[in-house]
Amino acid sequence: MANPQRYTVTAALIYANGPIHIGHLAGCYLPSDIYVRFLRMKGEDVLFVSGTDEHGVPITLRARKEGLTPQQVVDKYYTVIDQSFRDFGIEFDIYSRTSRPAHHEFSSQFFRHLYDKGVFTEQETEQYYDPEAKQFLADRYIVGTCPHCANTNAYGDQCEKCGTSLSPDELINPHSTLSGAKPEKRNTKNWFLPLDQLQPQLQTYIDAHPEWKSNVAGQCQSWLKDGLRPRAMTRDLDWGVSVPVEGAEGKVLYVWFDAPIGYITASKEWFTQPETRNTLTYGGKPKSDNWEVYWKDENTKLVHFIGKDNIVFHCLIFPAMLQVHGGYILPDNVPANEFLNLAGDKLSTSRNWAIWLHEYLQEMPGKQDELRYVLTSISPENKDGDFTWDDFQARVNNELVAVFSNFVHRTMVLTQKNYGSKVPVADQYTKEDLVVLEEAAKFPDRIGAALSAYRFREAQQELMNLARLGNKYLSDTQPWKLIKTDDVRTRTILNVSLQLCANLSVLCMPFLPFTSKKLRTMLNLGELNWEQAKSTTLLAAGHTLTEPVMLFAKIDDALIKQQVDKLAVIRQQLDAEKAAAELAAAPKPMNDPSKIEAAKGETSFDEFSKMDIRIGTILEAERVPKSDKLLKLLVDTGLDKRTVLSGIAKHYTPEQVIGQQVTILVNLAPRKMMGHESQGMILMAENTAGELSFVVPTKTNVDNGSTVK
RNA sequence: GGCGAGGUAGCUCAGUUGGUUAGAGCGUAGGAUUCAUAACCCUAAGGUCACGAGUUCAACUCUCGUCCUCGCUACCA
Repeated sequence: MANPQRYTVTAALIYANGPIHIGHLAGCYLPSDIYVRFLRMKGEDVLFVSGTDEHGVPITLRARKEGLTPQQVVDKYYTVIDQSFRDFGIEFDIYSRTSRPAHHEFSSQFFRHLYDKGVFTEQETEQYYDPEAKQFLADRYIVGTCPHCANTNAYGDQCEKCGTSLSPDELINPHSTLSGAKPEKRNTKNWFLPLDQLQPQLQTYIDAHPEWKSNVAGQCQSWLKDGLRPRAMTRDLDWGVSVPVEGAEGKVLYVWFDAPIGYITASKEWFTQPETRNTLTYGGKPKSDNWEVYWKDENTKLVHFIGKDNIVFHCLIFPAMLQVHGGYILPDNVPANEFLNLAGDKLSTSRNWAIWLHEYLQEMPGKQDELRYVLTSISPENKDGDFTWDDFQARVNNELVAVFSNFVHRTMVLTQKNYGSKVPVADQYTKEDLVVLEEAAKFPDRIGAALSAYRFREAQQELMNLARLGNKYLSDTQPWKLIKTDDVRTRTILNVSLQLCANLSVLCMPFLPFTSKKLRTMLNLGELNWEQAKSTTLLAAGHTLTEPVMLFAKIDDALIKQQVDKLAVIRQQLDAEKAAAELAAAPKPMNDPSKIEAAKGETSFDEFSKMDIRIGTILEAERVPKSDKLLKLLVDTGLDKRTVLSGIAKHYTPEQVIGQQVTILVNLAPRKMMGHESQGMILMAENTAGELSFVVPTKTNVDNGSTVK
């Protein structure tokens, strides 16, 4: 959007089932905060909202685990997360939460509006049900033994030990976490958003935004190309927003339906009870007095900051909801970041592989801007990034301390020593001075252009370049020498240097808000706006400066070693757990007579005779790449040698089956799997524990091609 | 398997519509300097632009194929 009248900026609603770590900060909250601070300093009308997403299954699971109610869980983490944001200077206008009554009311209304318009389709599906607890079970509520690694605590959607994604059907000995009962399938009705029907208008919307980041646009096009499918917007669960429809008792809104509406609710909330979170920022509160202009006026630019895992919800599903509701503007941009790794491995809340913000602050008190700086400089804008403590130390010491802090300090100290901390007069600019001042005046636009284009890393680099310009200027002009021979000239040089410090104090505000404040205090400067940073005379001659302090301190090796060691301990634990899991995969589950499959209905001899079953021998076998269940076999059937794919890779290695005699159905219609054609089917016996075994003749003279009748 | 995003200097990353010697910061080496926490300033070394073909007078850039990383999504008769 070319010239928006105002901005609505959202930062992803964070899920309230744990504290917040550096990945969250780097991926979403830091870039959005920088963006918003910049806009506010430009004098733009901005509303910046975020909050916690407090519904959904994982919250209820966490509550059970900790012996709390879901509400107690989200209360706990809301407070922790909120404090972390305040501590790191993430300045939302409002930081709300989806468990508030106002949100329940509004998201409920939103749903009802769509319902009344006849948007939803009703569908009955089979879902797992706990007959003892008398409620439907989300996949996560079903645990059992993982068929892959024998972990007895695998969830119905995923085994956390080996990482395989599962469906409840695959679990061995599945049972409900609520009662321990065996889940059964029951029919239930839910309301679906017909994304398939909405696809054309979504396609138009996405196509209208070629300027989106390639990872975002690509992901959207990928979904569209696949063809969107109707998606259930309600769930059988008791934690969430009740579905406001008759016959929907015991159902709540799908968490991804109500969460994005949370942005709107939060916005509304600001206008009914404005909250003053702005303890540091200058410039800034939303200017309009009605929440609706931030969501319904087409001159409002709506921007969602999120991580890449949320792309589909913010670029397709939420826009679809807004479109069908009518009256709302759509996101103008969704600058989703990739992920940040920690020392080469994916951050993980559940595995404790993370740097938690509250812990960081305890161990590195007062070093918020250091972390902000480092995370922005490795911001995963285009590809996954990596955080290491060595890199953290290097960037702080060699850039923040050596370049930024040092330039300010040497300028301040020279002024203090020689001119009693009063800004000296600039008598007459030389060509050299003018070149520097002219160059410096370009920075606000240069940095601003990068920020407007969501290139935060580049913007911050430019900020450092201004400090570099200052350092070079000092080295070139050498005022510490000149003071002995040319006082007038020296005064001018220090005046110019101090002006650069003043400009820095303004331009560093979005990135380093705490430092900006310190620097302004040192310079005895009030709150200035972005355009003023183009000035070369922010500090008047004679203006009194305060005592110089170092803006940043070097981080010594001992402090870094502590952190590195701490991670090493966690990594050791994780490795040990992984090894134990692999070991646990060895023991075989026992057969369970109570789980023998029920008898099938009667068939006829004719029906059976259609099956051409033969004895064959496996000649070659290999794993099918990227499939964990399939082996690709070459089988001699006596009639021919053919390729057969068989889902036995979890039970046999390729080496084990070469030369193995098998029973094979040879007249089965060929079928393509994972890109290979399978011409037949190997018959296997399966016990109640899900173990497979070949079915073979007991005599040795039954050769390939022998029939089975 | 399908789809999407990546793979550029030891590290973190730029590289616009194909056009001379592929850039920045950090790290490394050398020099200069001493106001500043040995910081700053100057200079240099360092890259078969993942790999292989092709189009072109010319390819990091376009096309096709292969390999690797990450993500989404499936199959598992």
